[in-house]
Amino acid sequence: MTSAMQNDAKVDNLLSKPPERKSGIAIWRQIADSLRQQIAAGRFSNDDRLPAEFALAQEFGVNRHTVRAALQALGNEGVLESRQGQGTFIKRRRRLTYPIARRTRFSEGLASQSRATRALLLEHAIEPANIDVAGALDLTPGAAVIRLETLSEADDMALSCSTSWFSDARFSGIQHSLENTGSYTKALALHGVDDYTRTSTKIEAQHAAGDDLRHMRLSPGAIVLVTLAVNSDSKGQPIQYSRTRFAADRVSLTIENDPV
Amino acid sequence: MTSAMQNDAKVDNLLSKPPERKSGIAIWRQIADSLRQQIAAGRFSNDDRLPAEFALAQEFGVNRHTVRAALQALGNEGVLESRQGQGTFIKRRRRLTYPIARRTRFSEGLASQSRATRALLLEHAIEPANIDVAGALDLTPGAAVIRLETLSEADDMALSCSTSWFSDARFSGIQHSLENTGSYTKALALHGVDDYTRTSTKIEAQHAAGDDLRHMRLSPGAIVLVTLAVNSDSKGQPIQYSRTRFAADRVSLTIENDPV
DNA sequence: TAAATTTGTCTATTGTTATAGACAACTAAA
DNA sequence: TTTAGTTGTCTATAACAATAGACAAATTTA
Repeated sequence: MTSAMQNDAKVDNLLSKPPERKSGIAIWRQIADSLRQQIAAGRFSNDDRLPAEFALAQEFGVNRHTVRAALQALGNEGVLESRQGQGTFIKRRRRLTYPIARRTRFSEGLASQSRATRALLLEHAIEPANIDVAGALDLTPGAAVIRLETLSEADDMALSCSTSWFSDARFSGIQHSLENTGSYTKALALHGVDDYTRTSTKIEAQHAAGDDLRHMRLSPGAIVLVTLAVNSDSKGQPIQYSRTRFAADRVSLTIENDPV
Repeated sequence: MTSAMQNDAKVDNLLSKPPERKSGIAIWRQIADSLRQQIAAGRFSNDDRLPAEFALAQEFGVNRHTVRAALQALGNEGVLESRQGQGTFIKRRRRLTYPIARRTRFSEGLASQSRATRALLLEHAIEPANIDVAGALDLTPGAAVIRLETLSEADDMALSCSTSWFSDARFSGIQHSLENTGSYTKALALHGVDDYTRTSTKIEAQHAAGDDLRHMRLSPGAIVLVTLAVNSDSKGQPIQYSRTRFAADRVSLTIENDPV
């Protein structure tokens, strides 16, 4: 199932709308957001070349320079590439789908859509569990937990930043296992967890902030899908609590249920 | 499970960060976004009063007038209310959780969290199915489908705008059933569907656009969680395809799986 | 009542964003 | 080679956003 609404009568959410002024969002950014979304939704799919800057300016009802600012922002994100004398071309169109299911595995879920996925360890620390982490992991607040900050990539495209918590008592040193294997599943296997299941997922969306902007090369105002997830071992004991921020213009989440 | 990270060492994503300039997003809007999120995450939970404008200005490192612009925007959204001589107060803090499961029902899922939920019919039309709709509903492209535009509310707070498609051959006149009952489940029951299940859900996030801004009283730049969902009857036949835009600062989506 | 605190409104100034026009630099096609 | 079409760069101006200061209006506290 792909994103609907294309070539439909009710396309307000996809087609170029006149940008709003005095909205607190610069027009060039509104245009960048609109183009990014249209590209992900499959517009300009005949060839990879965008209309000329002047044509886009007319379409959005703005000056050519304003469109240029939008194209420059999308160029910095790695979505577009402008070539003098030739035009502006789409560099990255695809939006990966990340399946959420009882058996959710980062690499496996994306394996069919990309060549190489990996989790890069950015930072790790041992800290006392706050009330939320303790609740999710079934520990007492204040118990020592390992916090891992990771950046996940598929085919050299940054997809998500994740914060994970593990009980230090049970998974001491797991940061080394993750660093060596680049995979949570393999790291957990090294600590005696042969199988685990996703028992709970909460999904929110917000603006990207802080280090995430830098790590995923997002521009301010970009959106992240936030999942708050609990993984449990085969006995039902929660082993991992994570807060993952997915770049919303590169990933969509899917949930499949068997009928009846 | 509530949103984690509060009072944690790694709170970059929630605490007030110095707003970025030249980002194409006005500082007052960055502050409004930050405050909206902090309110939803439970800051200012001791009482419902925000720090004074001057104190907020110092916290964000900006002028008082800039903070005022942010507060005014949040006032228009119905999140805050300022009273001269007294202060600025939180009007709406809560974020509802919308469970996605095999049996997903709009009203039932929210019933325990709100007093009254209803779906308002905004618009309806009979149109030929485009390729996406036809694929989802297992019809041939061009077959007549009924498109319904609805606005869903809980306790007089707009939660989501939804576009739904039904086969006209099977569900002719369903718009009247929905209008009379205010519930998809009841409307479907009137057309012979005793039970149905959610077979597929895709989740994306994007900026609110078009009529959604007006219907849900969102400001430009606000985020919507988009679900593309297929519901099927007890025989596995798809009966409803929908594209729902949830106001991301009012709703989070949850998925529960039984362990093992 | 008086003082302190808070939001509301006004004026003025500066920095950023958007528009406008002109022309250079580069590419591809006639 | 010439022409048309494209992006890149420059200058200048107008509209909007942010800062700064002052004071009014309303409320609460001493």
